Amino acid sequence: MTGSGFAPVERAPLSLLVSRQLREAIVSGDLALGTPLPTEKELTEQFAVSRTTIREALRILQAEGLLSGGDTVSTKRPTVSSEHTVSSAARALESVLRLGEVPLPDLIDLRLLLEGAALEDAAAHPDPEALADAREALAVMSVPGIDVDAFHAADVSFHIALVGAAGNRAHHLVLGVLRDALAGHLLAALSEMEHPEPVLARLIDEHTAILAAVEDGDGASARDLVCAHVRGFYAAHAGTMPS
Amino acid sequence: MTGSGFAPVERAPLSLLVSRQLREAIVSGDLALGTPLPTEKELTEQFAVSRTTIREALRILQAEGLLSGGDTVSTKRPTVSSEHTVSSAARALESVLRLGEVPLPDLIDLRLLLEGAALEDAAAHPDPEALADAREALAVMSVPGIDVDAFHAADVSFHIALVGAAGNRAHHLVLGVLRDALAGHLLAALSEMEHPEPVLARLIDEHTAILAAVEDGDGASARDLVCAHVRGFYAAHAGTMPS
DNA sequence: AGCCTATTCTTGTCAGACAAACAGTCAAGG
DNA sequence: CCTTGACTGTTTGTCTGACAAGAATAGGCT
Repeated sequence: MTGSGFAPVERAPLSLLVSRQLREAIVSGDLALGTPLPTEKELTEQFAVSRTTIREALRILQAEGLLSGGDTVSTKRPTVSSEHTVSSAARALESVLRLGEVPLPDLIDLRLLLEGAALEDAAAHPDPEALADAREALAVMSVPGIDVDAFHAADVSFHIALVGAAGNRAHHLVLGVLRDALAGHLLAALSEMEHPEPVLARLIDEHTAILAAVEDGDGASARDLVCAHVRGFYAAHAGTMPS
Repeated sequence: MTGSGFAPVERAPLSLLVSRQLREAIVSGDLALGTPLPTEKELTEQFAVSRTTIREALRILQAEGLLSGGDTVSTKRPTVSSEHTVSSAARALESVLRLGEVPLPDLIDLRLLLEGAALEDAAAHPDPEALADAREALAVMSVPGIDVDAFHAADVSFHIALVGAAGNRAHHLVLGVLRDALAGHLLAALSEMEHPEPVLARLIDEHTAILAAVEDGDGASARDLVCAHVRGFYAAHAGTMPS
């Protein structure tokens, strides 16, 4: 195939090589979760590089969520952790979407696709606890005179509870990112209204209907309702939205 | 709620503060894509911290895929980039997967949901160019004696071509991340087979059927076929997969 | 103009240093 | 006995200065 068979010599910064070795040790389970890493001094000896290099490698792994710490100054060594990997993946996905020049309708379509599927799941395998959470959030939304910020927070809780009921972690992860990406638009639209009350009332009604459909095990209806719910809101207030 | 009302004093490493400012400047578009960052020396002056701190902040951002470079030694300054966010997100998702925070079936379900929807779109609004790309990839896969790496690359091209035809940026980006995150598993499963040829032949047949369904404008069939295609593969070879 | 060379610039890496925080010990005092 | 304070060693966070290697640039020469 190739004439020479030679390939460019690969040269990578030492910090990258160190981080690769450590990452492999972590995800392969070689370094157990919860165990603290060796001290930086020990790592300099094991890898035979300077502390500068070790520290840069640790920053890389902390950015990926594979190591605890890094968000606060502490003399404790970082520990191998899986706690932050999910949020780290979510942040990475968020960057992809924010930098990917995604039109708002595309984001909304994706959200509806995921949330519709999640609601069908939730209706098929209802989780009483999650449904209780959703009812709770609905109650918060119905408090008279609630301000739009609190309303929106409860709105988010409502959707999170229902999607959490479906139990697909991947759906949950991506939907969380989508919600964050859309939250800014939503809040801006609500905040700019002079008389948000009737809109909020309609949203509450729609939420109630969605929850009822899920509780009845009617996944198809829940899906249609949430589509109408979200699409209706964005269609009605598209003018007040940026981009 | 709390008795004292006191909260722990918040202390963050300088490298984190620097990386936060830079990240915000990047994702907000304040630093345009493609523009090179100031030199490390200039950054030390602007942030009034040492080069050590600047460098750790840069490693964090490179790990998140927001800055180019970092993977090879070079004297070029890193540039603001969105090219690497997808692969970075995929790596994060892969870590999440390997650490068991998200089960493999959940990711596969998500992929099928997205890809099925994309195929329905593609069938409804066929794009001749994308279909030609898909046919091309299919032809590559059918070359006798192809090795699994090349086969997998063509496989990826096939799915990308079909999904790209749908034209939803968000679907496209998220699916790209999912594919990259799952690619490791797939390749490992294929590489471990002693006699992959019959499996590859079956995959080619399934791809052919999917493409035919899309070309006929039969989105529902395409969706069902791709679901069976992916699910069948993972079900048959789940034993050879890690985790 | 085109080419070659010297200089400068930038990144990657290292060594050494210091401050702050934390854990542990230990003595003094209630 | 328990609390307080002082002391010590360890670890991380940060800074400074230095050097090598590659890349860019300026300048001179043909």
